[in-house]
Amino acid sequence: MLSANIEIRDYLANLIAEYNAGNGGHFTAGRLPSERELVEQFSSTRITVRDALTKLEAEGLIYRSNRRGWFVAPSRLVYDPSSRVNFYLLAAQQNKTPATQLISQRCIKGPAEAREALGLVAKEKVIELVRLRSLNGRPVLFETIYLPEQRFPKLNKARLEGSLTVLMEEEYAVQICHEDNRIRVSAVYDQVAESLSLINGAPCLEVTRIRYEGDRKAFEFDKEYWVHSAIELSIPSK
Amino acid sequence: MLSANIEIRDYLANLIAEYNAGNGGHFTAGRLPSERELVEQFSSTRITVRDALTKLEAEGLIYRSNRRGWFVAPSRLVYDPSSRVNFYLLAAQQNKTPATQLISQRCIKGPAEAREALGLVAKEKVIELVRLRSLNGRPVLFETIYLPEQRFPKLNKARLEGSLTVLMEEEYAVQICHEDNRIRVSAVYDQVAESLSLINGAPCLEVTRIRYEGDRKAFEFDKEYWVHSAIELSIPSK
DNA sequence: TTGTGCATCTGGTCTAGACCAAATGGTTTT
DNA sequence: AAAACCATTTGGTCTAGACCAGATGCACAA
Repeated sequence: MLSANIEIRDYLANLIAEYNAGNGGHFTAGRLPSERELVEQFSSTRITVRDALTKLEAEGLIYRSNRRGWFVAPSRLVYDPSSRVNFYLLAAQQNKTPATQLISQRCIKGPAEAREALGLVAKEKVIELVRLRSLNGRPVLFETIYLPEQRFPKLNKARLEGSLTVLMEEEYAVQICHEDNRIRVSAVYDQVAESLSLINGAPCLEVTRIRYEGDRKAFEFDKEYWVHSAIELSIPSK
Repeated sequence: MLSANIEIRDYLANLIAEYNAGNGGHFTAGRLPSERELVEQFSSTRITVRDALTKLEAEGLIYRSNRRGWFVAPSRLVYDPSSRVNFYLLAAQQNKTPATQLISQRCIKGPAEAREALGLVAKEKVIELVRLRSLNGRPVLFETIYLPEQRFPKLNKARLEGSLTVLMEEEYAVQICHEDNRIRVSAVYDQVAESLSLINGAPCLEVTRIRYEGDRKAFEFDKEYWVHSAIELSIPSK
């Protein structure tokens, strides 16, 4: 005996599979019926319908855009965090249109986690860059980047929406020697959630990265929050 | 203005942080108050309380054991999927007690995904091993392993609960040449959910792995479902 | 043509319950 | 001592609504 929410999930999962396969013109522009329409269709309640939708969201088959509706998730971006292919190139290789928006830029003391990773002492400050990256107009990545101020004086503001890796190589002669990525499933809140059109507490993939220069000195600390349905990690063996 | 469920989340998140820091004896054996107790404490409803608990679960701060209650999540196992350290060693290094249970062993045709990865043709079969792995008595990993029958005749049943990597090396002279890991956030259902004491649709980390031998021939296809709060991936650069 | 205001639609949050099924632990029986 | 039974507790699922707030599109005014 299936519970009602699983029945609704399975029904929608089938429609989504057909839609993704190109068969069946369910959904206009990938938009699912509204919750209230589904309630009528299944003679159920919004609690139950939302249970089903939340499960599909957890699986990454659909995503929500805050107060706008539920949408079929496009194919995932396959991403190897240990490769240093930049975001634009990666997206282009997979036939997606990338965009980057610089949300804020500050010179601050910074959080303990970043200071520690970068080995800062006393009054040394960090440059904090907050960026939002999109694929085909859908925000998928909220990232905060911390750079030691002393290592990167006079950052070229005009280039902060492009590839930082390229900027660093060209203007600061950075040679990446090593990097460490930590990946966990987590949840987003407040500014991160709003920027990604997610609700408070929505699941996400959190990537914490430390990059080291030729002499093994940390020069970059990143915190990335990925919309989980937008990404799949590919990790080849060493 | 905070919504009620966020208020409850924040309250519990604080208690959990103190509990994890060793200060404050809230929670007996890591068990949170029952949902109905929280309803009384906050003059709220179970819907709202469960919203808060679900958010904490998404963050990996707590986990649920089906129909038993909510528990503070122990520290995560840090796991590098591209390293070949086996589960027992890994757990021991991090002061956790591992255990493995063989759930089933069959010789079958197998799913298309596995057959394709292993390059099987016609009537070639696979050996399917289903295992459940625990840390300190808590199930954290449900894995299904597919091996080409022809490559691994007469599997030593007695050793199927130990390290397969070691078994393969010692009894079949396997030399891993390369491996590919795919990682995504997904959800568990049915047997997987039950085995992990999770509910249908609970989020998880799904790892799909293909291992190749010296001559670049695939000899193993794995599907792993990790309780997401139990794990953190560590991925060093190449 | 451009901007403004408003009605409408959408999901977000919440109330106040109900009944079910699995897990648990204590009690009784064998 | 072991097994069977049972009452209790827990979360799992669901009903039938309510009101709120942001997003959207349309009509109207500047």
